[in-house]
Amino acid sequence: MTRHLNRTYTEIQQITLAVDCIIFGFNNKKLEVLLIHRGFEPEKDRWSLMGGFVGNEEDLDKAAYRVLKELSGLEDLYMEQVRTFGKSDRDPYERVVSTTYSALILKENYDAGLVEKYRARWFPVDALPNLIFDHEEMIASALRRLRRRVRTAPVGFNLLPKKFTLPQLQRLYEVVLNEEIDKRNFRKKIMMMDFLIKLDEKDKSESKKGAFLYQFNRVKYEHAKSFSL
Amino acid sequence: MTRHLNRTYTEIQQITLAVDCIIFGFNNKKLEVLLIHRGFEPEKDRWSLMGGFVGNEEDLDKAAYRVLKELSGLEDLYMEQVRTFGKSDRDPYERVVSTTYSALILKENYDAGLVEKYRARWFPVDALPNLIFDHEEMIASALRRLRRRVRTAPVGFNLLPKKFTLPQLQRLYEVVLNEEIDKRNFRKKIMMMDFLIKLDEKDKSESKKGAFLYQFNRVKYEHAKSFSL
DNA sequence: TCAAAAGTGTTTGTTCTACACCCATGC
DNA sequence: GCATGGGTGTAGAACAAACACTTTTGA
Repeated sequence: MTRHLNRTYTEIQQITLAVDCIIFGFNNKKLEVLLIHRGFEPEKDRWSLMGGFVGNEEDLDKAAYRVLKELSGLEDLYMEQVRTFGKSDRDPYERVVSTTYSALILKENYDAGLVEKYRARWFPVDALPNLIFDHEEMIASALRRLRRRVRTAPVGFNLLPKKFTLPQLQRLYEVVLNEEIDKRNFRKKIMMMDFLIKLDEKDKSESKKGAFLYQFNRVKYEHAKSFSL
Repeated sequence: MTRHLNRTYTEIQQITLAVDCIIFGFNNKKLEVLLIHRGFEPEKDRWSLMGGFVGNEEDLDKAAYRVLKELSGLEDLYMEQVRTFGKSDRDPYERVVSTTYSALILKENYDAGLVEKYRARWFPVDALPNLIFDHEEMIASALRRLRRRVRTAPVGFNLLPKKFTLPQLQRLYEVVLNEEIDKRNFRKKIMMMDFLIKLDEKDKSESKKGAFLYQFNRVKYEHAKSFSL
């Protein structure tokens, strides 16, 4: 137990390690978070993030993906670690340290039926229900990180459909950052970075005129020097 | 054990939770990291970060401070969590998940004797010895974070002596960022942010002419809008 | 008197912001 | 023909980068 560290613990460590997943969803209008309704004690009937324990032989990252899938059916997405919450009294029932993982997804890409089946529901980030433990703090922390990330990495491009329009992309940024963006300035920056490919097709679902579709080009992105929005 | 989560574990969780501390030291010339020499098996005679297990009733943050003090004598400094390393095979001897914490300190503020007593030694960040487990990755990750932090928060000001000179401050930034900075531009930015107080004293230890001493003013900093270097 | 570090401003280029009108189409 | 969202350029302000000489003083 204490073999490789310079100190002998007389007590046996009794800390449970968990993961919690903060899934942000974009729906063209607002930013939402996926929560599950607790159908079990304790804290029955309250809302919480999707969380669970880490398996003995399981990588921490893997645990996050497994737990997310078990509780919401979601898979094939990319989560990043946010931070670890370790106050000894954060869970009043037992000692649990929890590492949080977060992702941003397009709601329409994922089957709403699955979400229902799993007692999960989307809540706008600015109208969360009362959550158990320190889950509100976890969400706040993940949201700060997401807002930093979208400005410095092409987070948004990965998550949109393969083909997307610039107005769509802009709405994504406006929703995540919760601020309006001037469309000329936005397009200028995007075009300057030069890793979108303009297609010859238009998407007419949002307007009569139709908006040109674009594709993200990863190779061009890798070669580009910097990303900043 | 599994009371509050939506799943029953048949296995009992056997994961040990640890903390590792990455202490960066600034010595006017280069950036160094504090490591300890392992006088015990396994991995005897190799170098590692200062790490230890988390106590059952101990906040994760508190554990980091305790472990650091026990292994290096260092205290009264401010550490921030970096990230948690959780691959199941990161430690070949047992399953340990480790959360890293990091700080930047002025070497001269801390008693070198203590460091000797604790078998600790400073290594330049660009000339590390071979380290156990994933400790090199931990250091790399903490260093990336530090470089981001010094540009967006007054990390450096807190750590210098109460009174310091602008050339000292600039050297700190040059060493941390590992790049040269134009002194006129640097001073302009610092002065623009307007939260240093110029004193009437000079420090003559570095030059014949002497450099004016300054103090960081936290109140002015809080009131200021932004920090960017 | 000279070597060594401290201190000081200006110019130029780049990036950010604000802002208003025409276009294409389906109804 | 008009309402709806898509598309485009420019001027001014703020910020970043490059650059060279004078000052002080201990040895």
